[in-house]
Amino acid sequence: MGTPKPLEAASLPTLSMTRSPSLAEQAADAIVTGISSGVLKPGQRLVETELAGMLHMSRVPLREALKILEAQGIVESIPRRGTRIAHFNDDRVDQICKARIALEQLAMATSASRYKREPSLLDGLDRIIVSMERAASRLEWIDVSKADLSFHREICRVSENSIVLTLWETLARHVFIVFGHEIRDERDAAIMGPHHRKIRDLLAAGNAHALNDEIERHILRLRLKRK
Amino acid sequence: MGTPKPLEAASLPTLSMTRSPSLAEQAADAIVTGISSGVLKPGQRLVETELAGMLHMSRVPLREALKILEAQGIVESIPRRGTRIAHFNDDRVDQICKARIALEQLAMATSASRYKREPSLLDGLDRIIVSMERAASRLEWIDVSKADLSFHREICRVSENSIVLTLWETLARHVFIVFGHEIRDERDAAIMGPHHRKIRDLLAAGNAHALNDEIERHILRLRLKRK
DNA sequence: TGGTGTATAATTGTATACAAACGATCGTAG
DNA sequence: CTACGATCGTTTGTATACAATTATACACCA
Repeated sequence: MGTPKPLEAASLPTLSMTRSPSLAEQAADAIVTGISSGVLKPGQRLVETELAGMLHMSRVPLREALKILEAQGIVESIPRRGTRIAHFNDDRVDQICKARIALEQLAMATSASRYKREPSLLDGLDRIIVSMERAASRLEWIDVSKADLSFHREICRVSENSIVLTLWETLARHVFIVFGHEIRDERDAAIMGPHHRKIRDLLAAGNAHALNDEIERHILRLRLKRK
Repeated sequence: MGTPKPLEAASLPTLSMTRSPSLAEQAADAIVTGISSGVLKPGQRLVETELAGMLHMSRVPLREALKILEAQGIVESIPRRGTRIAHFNDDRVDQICKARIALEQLAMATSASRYKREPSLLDGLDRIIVSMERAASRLEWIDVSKADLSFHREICRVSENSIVLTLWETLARHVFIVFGHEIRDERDAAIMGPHHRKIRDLLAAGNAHALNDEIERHILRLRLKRK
């Protein structure tokens, strides 16, 4: 141990082995996607047996998924009285935006200095923007949303603050659901790329003040256009 | 329905029926307490069978607890390769503090206006401060920590931002663990009450700027005195 | 001697089965 | 007719059991 280590390390960017996520994680994602797409409705009661059947799994991994979502505030459960999907009214969207601003401003503040030191890290953002534009041009809004969240997740990752990343994962699920309830058209598709590119450029420049302003605008834009 | 409603409503402050938390929640709390007290060590591998035995329950609720803690970043798990307790080095404590400042400043900003409108809400904080001082006078640090976290949770609750409250619950577990690794003595006990009373007074006055400063100092104080 | 392949043990992932608690419905007494 | 109480069905909480994957140790071959 120690001799054959540098044989080919760092030959590829990351070479990440995405170990297939557990059934519980898959179920949690499926439920969130279901809420986002409107198949599952806010306030709806979730019966474990039914859901397990829908997702072709037994109750055990499904319950694990519900526990995850409960910890993240997506569903609310009262012991021995069942689980319901949380409500997503205008107030809550407001709250989500506020929390997002606070969290992302922190992530930006930390990551900006790192992006300035290591400009190669910007490649990660560029790749995501490209895939976002591709999805937007096809009006595939679910993929656009996922790319959007990936963009901000990448910034949290670069900030090297694991707590911020953890909190973001929770918040991202809420944002994804809000995205799903938005109405979007070709004009929205056209601005997705430029908007994120502007944030990318500000990160590259390291202009802290402008970043804070831009992020706030970027996030609050959502609050205006809801069903 | 409707006639016998006001028979004795509002006779007690809340009269909250704390439905016994599920075994999963109990297990999650127990694990966090174990990390905080040093029984479980950062980086340690958690074998499901062993832990379930220690906590006198089967693997199913224990696994639910691990999923919760994984979503909160307390433990890290690789599918089919087990679960480990996250590391809590100085860097991470730094990250926790930064996230705490961002989150609590948001909570304070929202709750301050409400405390000014409804001063009776301050009673909740006062009660917690009293119990905190009582625990501090006996040097029962675990109870002090719990009261401390309750104090800040109460502020998040009053801010009426459920997302902030959800994120706080996650962060609070990290903070609780950090508290556990602190060394505290009689001098610390003496300042617990006054420190929190100052925050309470600033909330009552609604001085936003002073609040932000005070919160930052209050939180960063921890970073100085660690093992 | 270093590396590769295989067998075994340990651990996690999932499913099934049972027990307990809750809500609702119906019946009965005042 | 109303209020209380019991019974039943549904749903959740938990335990046990089995399947699948992985790590480790050891033998074998270049």
